[in-house]
Amino acid sequence: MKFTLLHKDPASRARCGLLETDHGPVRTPIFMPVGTVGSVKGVFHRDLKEDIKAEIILGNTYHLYLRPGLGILRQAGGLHKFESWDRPILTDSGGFQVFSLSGIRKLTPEGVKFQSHIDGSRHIFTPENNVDTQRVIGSDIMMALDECCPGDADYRYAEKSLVLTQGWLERYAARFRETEPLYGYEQTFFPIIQGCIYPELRKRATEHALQFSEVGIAIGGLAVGEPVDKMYEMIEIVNDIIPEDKARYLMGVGTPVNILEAIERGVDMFDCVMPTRNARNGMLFTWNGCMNMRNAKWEDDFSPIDPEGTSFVDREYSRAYLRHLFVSGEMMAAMIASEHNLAFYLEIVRRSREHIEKGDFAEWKASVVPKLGQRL
RNA sequence: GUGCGAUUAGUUCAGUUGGUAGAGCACCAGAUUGUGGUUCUGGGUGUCGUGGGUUCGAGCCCCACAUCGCACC
Repeated sequence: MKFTLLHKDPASRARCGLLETDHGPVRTPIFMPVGTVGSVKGVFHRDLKEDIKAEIILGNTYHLYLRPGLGILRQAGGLHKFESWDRPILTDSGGFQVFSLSGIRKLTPEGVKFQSHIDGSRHIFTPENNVDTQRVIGSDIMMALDECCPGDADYRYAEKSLVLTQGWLERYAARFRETEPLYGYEQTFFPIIQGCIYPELRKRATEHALQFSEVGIAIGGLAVGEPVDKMYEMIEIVNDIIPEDKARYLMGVGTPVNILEAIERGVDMFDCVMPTRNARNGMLFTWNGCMNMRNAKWEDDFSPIDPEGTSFVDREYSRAYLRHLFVSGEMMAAMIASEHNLAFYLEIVRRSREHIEKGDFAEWKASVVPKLGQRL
């Protein structure tokens, strides 16, 4: 697997690159739709590829390990075959889910013990078995097991957490080197930088993680409760240290504005549940701001969902109809909104690439950001 | 026709010895950042069926009427 830097914006740190995998190319900056359990909720792969133009999607180790489980995934020949997706897949380690979903969990140097949110069964994730699990899933990009430190953690906790994450990373990397892909195509793994909102910890975490980075590296533990300015500050600090030839993945971010701000600061890859989760709750993102489609004001607005939208749903359905579907609890509402939001997110990164190549990214970004934050 | 019961928010229903009304759902808004199609937060939107009466004061007590339900002729 290879990452190549192609263009740099003259007026900012924004950049364009190409990530080449055995399942095809990924042009950066890129947004990766989240398909936690082997499905980008409510969206057909055909639309994901042809309408939304997704180049890579996510899967989640925690969820897939619990269900369908490793036996089925192995029998299926890996996640790509199981879900019929022939483009690249990145899997999160599941560390985040252990903390956000599992009620009962215990952190030890060995790993993290937790109970399934599905049936209460007891499990342990260690760096070693997490590598093995992601080998079975067969993702193109595997994420290291880490502890996602809360955004409001004090320095003492954040440092302790970082030390744990670093120890896990060393073991994860060792296991990765000792093992081989199971399905005949290359896998790589991204280490994750933690350190909460403390510059010294972030710097230390970056230097350490870089020792284990082959093609890319991730910035974790952001957009988890800290002020947004701190998030941007941390991105700047770590991107100052990361060499230009490494792909930089900002985990779990974010709003359209967050993404543009991060691209401007040199981030290449993003994932976030926001376009799909908020879609299911009636929220649409557009270049002119966001709309809550459940609002009564759309009741008799028969204009297209988004006149500037790139998806077929934007022209095919009216706002009044989409509101009706939401109010009626129809599943088409979630499907149409998810289709729109993902197409919009992919359009954001597509236009970003275009403007970075042209060399006017910073100027363009400054012109679109004020409108993106509006409410319609 | 007679008897009994019911009538309170959009809806299903609470409402104490009489002190001008509440809950669930719905509805109206807001939140959601490495996804449990979730979850959370805020908002009461009312001629208490109608008209009289008793009372300082009636959703509550009394009378008549209306409507609905049940039972009996």
